[in-house]
This record gives sequence, C-alpha cells and structure tokens, in this order.
Amino acid sequence: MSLTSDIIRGHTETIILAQLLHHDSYGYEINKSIRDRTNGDYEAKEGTLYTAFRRLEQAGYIRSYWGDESSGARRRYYGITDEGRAYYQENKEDWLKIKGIIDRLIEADTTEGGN
Amino acid sequence: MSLTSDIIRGHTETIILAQLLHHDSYGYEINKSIRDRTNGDYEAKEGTLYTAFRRLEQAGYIRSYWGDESSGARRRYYGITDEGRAYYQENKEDWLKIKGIIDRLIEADTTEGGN
DNA sequence: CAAAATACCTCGTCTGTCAAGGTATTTTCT
DNA sequence: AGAAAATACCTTGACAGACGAGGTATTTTG
Repeated sequence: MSLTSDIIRGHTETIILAQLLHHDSYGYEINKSIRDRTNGDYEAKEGTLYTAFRRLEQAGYIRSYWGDESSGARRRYYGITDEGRAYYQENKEDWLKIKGIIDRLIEADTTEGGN
Repeated sequence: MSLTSDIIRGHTETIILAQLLHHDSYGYEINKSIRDRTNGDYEAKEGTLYTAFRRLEQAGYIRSYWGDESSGARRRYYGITDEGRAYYQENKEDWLKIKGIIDRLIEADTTEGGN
C-alpha cells in the first residue's frame, strides 16, 4: 500500500470530474494531467480510471463520444454534465468537511482539556 | 454512501492509534471518543473498529489485555506499541502529503497558467 | 521492420467497510 | 421483581472500489 491506494479511494470520481470542469478530455490525457499536476506523486491506474469512467457515465455525470481524429489513435472524449458539476460540487464540500474531521482525529491528542 | 465510508477508508487505523497515543483505552470508549471529538459527525461502525483492532494487533502496532474490572462488563484494553507510534507517525505524514495532492487535484483548475 | 508510445478496454483478485447477527453483564425504569 | 436500555464484547458474509495483468489497434521513432 503506497501513498495512494486506500487513502485516495473514493476520490477518484471527484478528481476525474475536476479535470473535466473546463474542457472535455480523454482517458490518456486525463491521466497525464493528473500525473503532471501532482508532479508525479500520484497517478491513477488504468483499471481504476476506466471503471470510474463507466460508473460516472452510468450515473449521468459525464457523457462520452468518439473524437474524429483523422490521424493518431482513436480517442474517446468525456464531457461533464450539469449533474456532474453538481455532484463534483457536493464532493468537494464533503472533502472540505472530511479533511477537518480527519485532522481533528489524527492530530487529535486533546492537548490536555476535557474530563 | 454517507459523508463517511469510502472517503475515510484507510484512515481508521491511524484514527485508532491517535486515540491511544496518551493512554490505553477500550473499544467502546475509543468509539465514543471519536464520536465526541467530531461532535457526532463521524462514528466508526463496530465491525470496522474490531476488524481494525485485529489487524493492528497482528501487525504489532497495538497490544491488548483484559481489564480487571470488579464491576461492570469486562473490557479489553488496547495499548500502542513503539512500532505503532512509528506507524502512526508515518501515516500522519502521508496524510499531510495526500491532503495536498487531493486539494490540488480537486480544486484543480490550474487557474490559467501552464502549457 | 521492430520497438515504443499512444490509446483504448476487461476480468479477476484483494481488502476495508459495515449490516446483521450474536453473547453477557449492569443499570435504570416502572 | 421484571423489562428495557445501556455497556461491552465479537464474527460472518456481502459489497464496492482499486488495480495487476492481460488484451487490441494505430502511429511514431529508430
């Protein structure tokens, strides 16, 4: 269990949605984007990524379509839906809340006080 | 999937260890402590808690012993080991790092810039 | 022409979470 | 005294997300 894995579990969907906020993109590029933004600290595994795409699409949070590349390998592009934006927003708020909870519980030493 | 569940997944062990940093404690009390420290926002489920205890003990991060209560129900106390403290410390550092990564990826909109 | 890179995808395994079920004792309420 | 709630422990099985391993096809590079 590296840095990532269980700890990032559950954030994959939100991370993907975040990459789609400003422009449509495709799997390979999204993955690279994630790697770049974290300076290589985190990289989504392909299996994880594609299962997440399926989930998000089934839930109606993203739409997909084939790009019409005249050269290069075919690409499946993904675009975020309105529902996806709402879902992203919720998740982001949850994250801010949970961050606080974990901080409290982990740093948590009561530093004297109570009882 | 409530606020907690997948998102907190992976932090359970660290949260438990944190509760044991300053004094030994037992399952029920640890659970209450978690609930109290988060004002009820988070509560570990019993199943999750006890499986985590088993894992932590097998890994040598905590030790357990039966309390000699003369009244009240029997209690199994847990104490953190030196290895547990080290593990806690690592996890805490990982958390700080991951927090930054997720923040970057979720807030992530590059806010113009790159490329 | 072979190898590497781009680009897609699925399947099966693993692991942590948790609902549901269970035991035993003590306290509180009526 | 008896019932209900609280304290306190525990296990089992199902579920879901992550991911290693495997696979296809095209294009670029050497």
